[in-house]
Amino acid sequence: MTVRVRFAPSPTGYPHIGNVRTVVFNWLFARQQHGAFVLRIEDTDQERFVRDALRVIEDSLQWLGLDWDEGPGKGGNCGPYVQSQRLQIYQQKAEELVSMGKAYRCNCSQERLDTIREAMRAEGKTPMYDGLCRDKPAGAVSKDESHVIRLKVPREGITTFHDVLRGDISIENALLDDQILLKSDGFPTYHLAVVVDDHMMQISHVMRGDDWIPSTPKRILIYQAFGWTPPIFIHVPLVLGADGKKLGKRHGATSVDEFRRAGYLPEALVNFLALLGWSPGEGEQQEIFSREELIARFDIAHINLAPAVFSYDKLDWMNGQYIRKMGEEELLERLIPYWQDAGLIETPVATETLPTLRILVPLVQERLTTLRDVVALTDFVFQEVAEPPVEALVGKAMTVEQSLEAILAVQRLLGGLVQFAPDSMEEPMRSLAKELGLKPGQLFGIVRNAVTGKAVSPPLFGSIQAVGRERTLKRLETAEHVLVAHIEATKAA
RNA sequence: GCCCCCAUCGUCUAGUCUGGUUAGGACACAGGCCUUUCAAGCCUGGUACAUGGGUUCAAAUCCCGUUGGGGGCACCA
Repeated sequence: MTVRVRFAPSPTGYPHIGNVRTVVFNWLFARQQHGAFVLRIEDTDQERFVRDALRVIEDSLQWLGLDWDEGPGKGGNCGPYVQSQRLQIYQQKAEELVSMGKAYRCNCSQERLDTIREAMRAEGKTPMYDGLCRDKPAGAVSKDESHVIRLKVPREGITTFHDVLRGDISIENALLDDQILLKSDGFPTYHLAVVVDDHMMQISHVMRGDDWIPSTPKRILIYQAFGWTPPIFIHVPLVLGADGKKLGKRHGATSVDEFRRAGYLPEALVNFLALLGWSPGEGEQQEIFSREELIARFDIAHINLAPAVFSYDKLDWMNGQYIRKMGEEELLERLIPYWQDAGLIETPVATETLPTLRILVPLVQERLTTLRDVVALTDFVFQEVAEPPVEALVGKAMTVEQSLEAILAVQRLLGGLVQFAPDSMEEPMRSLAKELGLKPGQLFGIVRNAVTGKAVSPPLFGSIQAVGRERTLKRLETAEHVLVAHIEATKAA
């Protein structure tokens, strides 16, 4: 069998990480089976349509490297792949069901529906349509008046479908509503459109969140009404937020685009998502998998059934792992947009800025959790730093006078260096510390505060080199003034 | 309320199908080493089979109940 799977988002919002995890599963499966991964846009809800959602969906998939074989921008033999361009198909199919007696027209008003639902809820029953129009003679509701088309769900019996992971799942038909297939605006509902499209697009496997399980029997009935064979169903567990609820808009940064902006690498995100609800099993202890390894090893049988809580801790760790094993040139390329977005460097990058960036990359590589972390880590190189408070310039167990002496000595040392590079700084600085009767850490600490404006920074000598001789000396001078001012103020008091 | 699904460390999970393990790994956490800060890296440690009944020589594993969690019940997808 040719494997054909699809991702069928609705352009009512941006793709969030829970859905994307399921997309990853589909994509891996398609690639492994040399099948097709189809992107289909389910824009049948006119009211909730979000203008740029389609673009963001495409961008997000592209950024993640989850390429589609058929769909918007790609074409294919089963198009169009946007449901709003397939309205005649759905209308025709709905009419077919009406003429076969499997569906009927209903002109009940919204108010009536609300009323009966409320009444049923009050009785403690599942709210559903009472079937008023179902029992009317054919033609009682005119084709020309405003109406919907509903499926005539059998009143008795049980509908069963097979799920690859859970086996057979059954529900009593009496519990199923006479679902609407075609809305009064001529658009299909999800249930009709998805069945028609999955069938016409020859989708072989439907892999999606298990929140769809309860509505699957409805769709089975539609397949049966048409006399079609349903696809193979694989319901995968949902991704939950830290609060244990289905991941959604209320969980903060959950859209793919936000992960990109936050500085996560697409390859790390894909790796992480693949392992959220799936594992290679068989005692495998590897955690970092290349895209090729994931494609080769993914298997449906090892998908876990319990929902998974999305936690940033492991993603952060994994992102760091990817950053650390990256080549320096590549990391540089990837970091540049973050420096630019923060306004620390020019766009495009000036030629004279590059050497500074090249100094910084190896210094930050093992200190980054996300790419964006580079901003806070290196901002002192690109912008002026605030005048440090005197406490920051006086090391532990040191006097202010000692600090001043040290700062002055460092000024002389760095000012006189022939090569302004870490290798030329380290030994003299260590000797200097010894001469001053200080531990290296004491000396380096106050110099760090003076030059970077931070108590915590990338390695000191590389940082000094990146700041440059002139600005380093200027910052040391500022530190000198702070110390002198403090000494004089103390004397005066 | 009704229906459906699920249940191993705090989190992601291996092990469950085909009963016999000191219940393994990763993240996080704690301690240590390294060290110019912070990281990274290395070492060590604690923490889990929801619960009650079966079946069996033997149950995380098979069966039933309970509890807990999640999801679904639209002219939304």
